[in-house]
Amino acid sequence: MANEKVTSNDVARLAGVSQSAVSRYFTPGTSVSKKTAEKIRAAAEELGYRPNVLARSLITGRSRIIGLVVAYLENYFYPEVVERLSKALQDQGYHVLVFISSIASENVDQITQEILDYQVDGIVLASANMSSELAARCHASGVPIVLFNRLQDDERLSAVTSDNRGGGRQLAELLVSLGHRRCGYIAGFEGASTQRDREKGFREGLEAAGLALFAREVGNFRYEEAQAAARRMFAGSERPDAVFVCNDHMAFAVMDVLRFELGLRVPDDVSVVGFDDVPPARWPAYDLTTIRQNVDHMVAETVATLMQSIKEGEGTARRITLDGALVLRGSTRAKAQTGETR
Amino acid sequence: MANEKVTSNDVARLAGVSQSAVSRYFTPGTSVSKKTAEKIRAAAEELGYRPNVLARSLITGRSRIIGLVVAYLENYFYPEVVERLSKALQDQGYHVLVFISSIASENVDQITQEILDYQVDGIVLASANMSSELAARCHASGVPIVLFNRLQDDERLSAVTSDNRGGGRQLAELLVSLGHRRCGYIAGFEGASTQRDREKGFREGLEAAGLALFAREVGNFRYEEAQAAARRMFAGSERPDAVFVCNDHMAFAVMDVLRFELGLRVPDDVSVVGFDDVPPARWPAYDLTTIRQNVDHMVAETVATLMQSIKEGEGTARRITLDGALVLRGSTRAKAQTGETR
DNA sequence: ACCCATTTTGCATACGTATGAAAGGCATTG
DNA sequence: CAATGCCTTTCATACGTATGCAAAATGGGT
Repeated sequence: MANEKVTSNDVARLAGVSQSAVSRYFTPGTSVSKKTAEKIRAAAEELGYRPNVLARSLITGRSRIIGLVVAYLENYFYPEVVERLSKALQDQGYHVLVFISSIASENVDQITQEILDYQVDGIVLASANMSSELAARCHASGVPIVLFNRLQDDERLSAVTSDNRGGGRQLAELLVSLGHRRCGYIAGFEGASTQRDREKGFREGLEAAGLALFAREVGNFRYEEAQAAARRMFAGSERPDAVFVCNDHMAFAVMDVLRFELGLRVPDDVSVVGFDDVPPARWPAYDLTTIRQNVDHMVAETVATLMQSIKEGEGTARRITLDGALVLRGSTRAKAQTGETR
Repeated sequence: MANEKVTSNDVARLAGVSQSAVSRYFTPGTSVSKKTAEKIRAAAEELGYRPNVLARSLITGRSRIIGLVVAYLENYFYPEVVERLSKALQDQGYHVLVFISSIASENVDQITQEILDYQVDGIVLASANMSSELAARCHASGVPIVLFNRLQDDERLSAVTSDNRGGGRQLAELLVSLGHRRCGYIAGFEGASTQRDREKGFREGLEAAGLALFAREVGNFRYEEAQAAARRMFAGSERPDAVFVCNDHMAFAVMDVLRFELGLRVPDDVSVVGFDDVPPARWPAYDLTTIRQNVDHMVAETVATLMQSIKEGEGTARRITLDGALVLRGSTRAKAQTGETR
């Protein structure tokens, strides 16, 4: 009922050694003699002693906590990130303190302040962007920051992303090669770099084939808004024959509208492509052609960046861009036919 | 670049007051005069001072950290839990330290040890179960534990669950009322209380109508294993005409197999029902009849239990069971027809 | 102007640990 | 046997904050 906090002093007393000896026993990289080590081990075991990480942090200046800011887990790309990142950091002896930022995301600065209050050793921003003022403060405090799946102008911030622009271009080339000429685009949240880069690449790919966007709507990365966007895009008589939706999550919404509200067949009437390759993309109900973001690889680079910055102090920012692989599935028509579709 | 840690002493010096005054200014419930408050505010602002939560914890014995253990975020019920729980706790000034336990889950004890090292004020177990030995240790340390969406024999553990048994029974009654007589069941991980309770309720519901399970397979809460289970269940010539899948996540897998591998129509050939009401359940591609677990309600009760235990010390364990609502959708046939289907 | 009640302030200490410096132990070497 | 060196151990202190206690200051009432 009451708390029976066991401290290193209790262990020391029972083992008949000093508190420092106990501390040394539990600190990797230090040495104690076989004899006292055994005494300490036994005493610690008997009392159920484990070092207090918080008190340790106070001395070492390292909390072994990484702050993770993420906006919405509704897009199933992020749960995967949370899981993999958390596991990868656990393997390094770190743990993840989660902060959910409202999508409004104007409170990201406030949230990041709260994170800093915990003396985290690093921060991963997997959602909205932070003010460069705050970035400066983190830099001043020596807390490394890694942007995950987004970029920001501030040159001092490290970032890990996929090649969104290249991915967008690949998708454009694919649709063009399949004979599509009326390609629509459903955008994510306009403030996001992923959105901008994917759209830019897609437009470039179309232009290379002498085409321009046939239609464009905004879905803000939300399922419901993407549904509405799809309804608007297909309201007129001149419909697109292919749609690139800025991420898989919204692509599911678009496919659902096309099939179940408008009675269109995918891919026979309209091809749909997405971005991310979240698990449902390979479920037969959607079977979505998309660009795979290699989460494991992204996580590994993120952890490596963090560990390096923590150990050696943050040198110059690392900006890592990983290639995404085109995954061909059933939401795009098969190659063969290549003529006009009108 | 180097870290310029600002402490309460720095602020005190600049403001021309004592360190205690600064501490008091930042501690709710204490009082300082208008005049010094203003001096401190100004000095703190100038230096960018914020109290060190970790140092504070050392004194107060409260870290304002809640440990959350979760096994797999692949089932989209849990991302929702993480998001809502984290938000709700943020509102209370607490934050969530995430621990991912392998599904093997024999390392839950080890993980919980790591959690305790962080001096957490409470623990939420949203996945596997812990040994009662460890539960005893937590109890001894005065760290409250809440089981989320699962039960365990140990009477000292608080738990928040839905009425899984009642939900299972409701689904049985629904299927029976729709005229189904050959009801199959696809189980989750056998060690989970949710699995056991849902199956028990389902069987009871069938028995009340003089029926027994027509078929049973195990999917272990995994998409792929659920697919395999569905294939086995529908391999013979005597097929079920309805299936209760222990959670939505697996139900999607089952529907995909039925429709896209076996060419069966849902609900015309087979009715499918699930449990949880995760977001994809209401997407038109699945449109799944299910039992809704009210995550917000569950989270609220979890937070309330934690806060009470933290404040007043854990009294007797609270075991809260919330009703789940039946959500009728298109994966079950419409009422009308009530006769034999054979 | 004085006194008492109340609020505000500072001093000192404690929380649980890590770590540099000093002291002790032991064996090896000349 | 004394001297030297290395490995262990202890001592003392620091990390950044909260808080009981005593001292000081404030304010109100007569």
